[in-house]
Amino acid sequence: MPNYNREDIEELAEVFKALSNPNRLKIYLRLISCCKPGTVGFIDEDSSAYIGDLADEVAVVKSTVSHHIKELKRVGLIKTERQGQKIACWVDPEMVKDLHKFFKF
Amino acid sequence: MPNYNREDIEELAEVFKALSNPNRLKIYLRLISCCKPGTVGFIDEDSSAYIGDLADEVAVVKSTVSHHIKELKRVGLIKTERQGQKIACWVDPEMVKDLHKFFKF
DNA sequence: CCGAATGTTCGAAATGTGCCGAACAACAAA
DNA sequence: TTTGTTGTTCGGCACATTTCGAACATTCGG
Repeated sequence: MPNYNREDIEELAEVFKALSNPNRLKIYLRLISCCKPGTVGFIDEDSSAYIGDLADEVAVVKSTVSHHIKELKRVGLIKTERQGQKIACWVDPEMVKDLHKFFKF
Repeated sequence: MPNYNREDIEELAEVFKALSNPNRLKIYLRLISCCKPGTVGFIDEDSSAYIGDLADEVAVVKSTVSHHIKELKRVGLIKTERQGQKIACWVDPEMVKDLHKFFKF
């Protein structure tokens, strides 16, 4: 038996649940592809990661994207920051590091 | 944008969904903890991984465990093999390797 | 063949999820 | 302040998930 307690397991399960919806997974992949590890910015300024852009690319309405972003944020996979009218999103490298370790066989 | 097509994304999402249920995650962790990579057996013979044992440990009835095992198997996370009356389960190291790579930041 | 042990399938109930559109809120520019 | 842009919240519908218990299937031992 591994050294995970009930809370650890439930928390982990929530992270996987966040990635278990194809549209949320697309959002995650989109953010991973444009954001540098350890930074709050983007690799290049043209590569934006705002809610509206994500809605266009994932092809769901913005209210749904808003929900998805909220969920990804809740479980710790992404961070957000208001930049004027828009809200920027990026992946939290710490969580990704944890997941990487989790699947170390 | 990363080089994942729609099918890749949906398949990946299904793997995460399989791990998104706390009881299925417990089963996965239980199997990871007792099975050697690349093998079809167990680290030690006492460390069994049969449906009935899993039901006891995870504290759900065997019919539910049976469903969970079926799902984990469907998405490629585990393999099973009948051994007499019992059915042995183990984690497929290939899938774990893929997931490990997926979270390489 | 029979009985015991083990796992699967089925039906059903409760709960959760994903999505949309409409209304609302925050911000910027004029 | 007014207008346009962007994102959030709410209500609601359709559908999926989780779990259980009962009935069925498979296998081994005698």
